[in-house]
Amino acid sequence: MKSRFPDRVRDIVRKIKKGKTMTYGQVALAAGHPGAARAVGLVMKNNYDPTVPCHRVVRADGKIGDYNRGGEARKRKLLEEEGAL
DNA sequence: TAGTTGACCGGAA
DNA sequence: ATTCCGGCCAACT
Repeated sequence: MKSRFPDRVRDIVRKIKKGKTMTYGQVALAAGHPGAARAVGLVMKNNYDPTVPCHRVVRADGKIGDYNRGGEARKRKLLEEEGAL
């Protein structure tokens, strides 16, 4: 099984339940690459797949983090709607 | 191959 | 609490 980093990250993020949030570091760890939080962010940025709720991935500081569409405002709103906030 | 960049993280000032 | 700095990893040029 030779899943590449971006593919695994997307799969993990897709598994995040509604109302749940994971930090980039947690996702990187789950992907088998501890410390690759930045790489996860790059993947999210390049990944526009709607099946991947990238808005459920937040920063470790508890901040919202960035987003490809609408920025933090959009991301925060989505989390509120799902009940993660 | 090497250098730069980026939706980050953690610790220090 | 906020701001600054270095470190980590993968992708792009």
